Amino acid sequence: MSQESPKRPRGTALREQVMQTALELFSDRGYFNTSIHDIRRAADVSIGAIYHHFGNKEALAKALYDDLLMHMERDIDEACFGRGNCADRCRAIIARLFESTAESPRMMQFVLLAQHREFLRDEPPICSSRPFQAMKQVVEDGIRNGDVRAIEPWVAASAMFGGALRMMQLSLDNALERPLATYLDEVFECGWRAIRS
Amino acid sequence: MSQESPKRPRGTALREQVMQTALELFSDRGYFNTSIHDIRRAADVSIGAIYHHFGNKEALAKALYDDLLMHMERDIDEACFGRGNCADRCRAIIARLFESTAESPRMMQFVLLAQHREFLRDEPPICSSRPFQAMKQVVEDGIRNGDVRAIEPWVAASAMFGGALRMMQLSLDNALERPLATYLDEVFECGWRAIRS
DNA sequence: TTGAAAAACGAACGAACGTTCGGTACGCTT
DNA sequence: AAGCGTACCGAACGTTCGTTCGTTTTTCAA
Repeated sequence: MSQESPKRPRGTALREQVMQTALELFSDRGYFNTSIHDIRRAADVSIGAIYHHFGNKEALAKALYDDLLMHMERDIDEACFGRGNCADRCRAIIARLFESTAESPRMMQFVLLAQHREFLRDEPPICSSRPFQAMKQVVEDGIRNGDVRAIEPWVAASAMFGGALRMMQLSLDNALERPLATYLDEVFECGWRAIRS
Repeated sequence: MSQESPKRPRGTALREQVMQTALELFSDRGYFNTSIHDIRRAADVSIGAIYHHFGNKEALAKALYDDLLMHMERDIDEACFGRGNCADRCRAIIARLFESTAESPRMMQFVLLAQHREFLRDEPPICSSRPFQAMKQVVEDGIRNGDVRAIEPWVAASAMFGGALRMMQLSLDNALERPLATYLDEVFECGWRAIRS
């Protein structure tokens, strides 16, 4: 009788259970307002299991961060796939980011709003992480083939996606009246007008 | 012999000394990585003096936050003063924000990047603070008199200032090669193209 | 000069935290 | 069945932190 995790999760299931719980608590109350004992209680696992899988609290946060960045990167790659046009790509990226913000607000909260450098001391700033580099790359390609005006790449990337990212923050802060997706057309239109040639 | 604070500051001087030290430590290492004892040591004051003036650690952070928001609001008001034109106002606001970022990076770091809701639990999100409301108001006025296209105000404000704010973050993260001010023209141009009618 | 309020001081405290470690339970190979 | 390594358990530990409070110093009006 090989029952599949009847009550307490074991192995990989436990690992994921802890990470999901940690994400909830970290994004709700913040890293420093969440103790390992809080996670232990909420995830219904033991202290020892957490330390067995992650080593320490910081490493747990790092595992979570890496996992979420990977998801985000995959989202962006998928959005670009099959679209050669710069404008189409940018629009698809924003659309995907808006979807993720609506579907997994905690994930976006953690990736965008959390001050990782406060607890992941020698992690590079988020602007140099793969997903953000990919967004900048799309705009640079647009400049190279003339779809986008010849301006400083950082400025172009900030102009194209800065408004969208700000709208995502507003949405996470519950400052918007309507669902984030309903603003997509206007947000993209603004960003594109800013940089198109 | 009424010597003016020869060694140890007293009264208002001490209060400001503590706040300045707290700003340095909070923006460098973060709120939770800075203990009251750290501030005591760095500011060369006593624990008792800090508690006498601020009550507790959270209240110290709140006093700092309020003070910095006030400065920022005054900066924005001054930038708008005497300029009736929406585009001129927006440009002046961005210019002033860029100056402040270069002159007082710690202040901007603390106001923009710090996750205040982690330690100032019932503080409203920064987007609803006075300075940000003022920026939105400028854009709304522009919509009303036709300088700006008729779009959702939040979208317009995000498009106009989102790129600039993102550039400020990049600058604080040392991701830019040149001084922030040198990007001003391009950044404003992008924002304005995004929303002008 | 005096007296009382305000400001400053800092040793001490208790709670909470991240982590350790000696142990048990389980699954797999021999 | 025996041996072994991995997974899991949780009481206990040492440290750090925010805060308290009895005391001393300074200020200033009377």
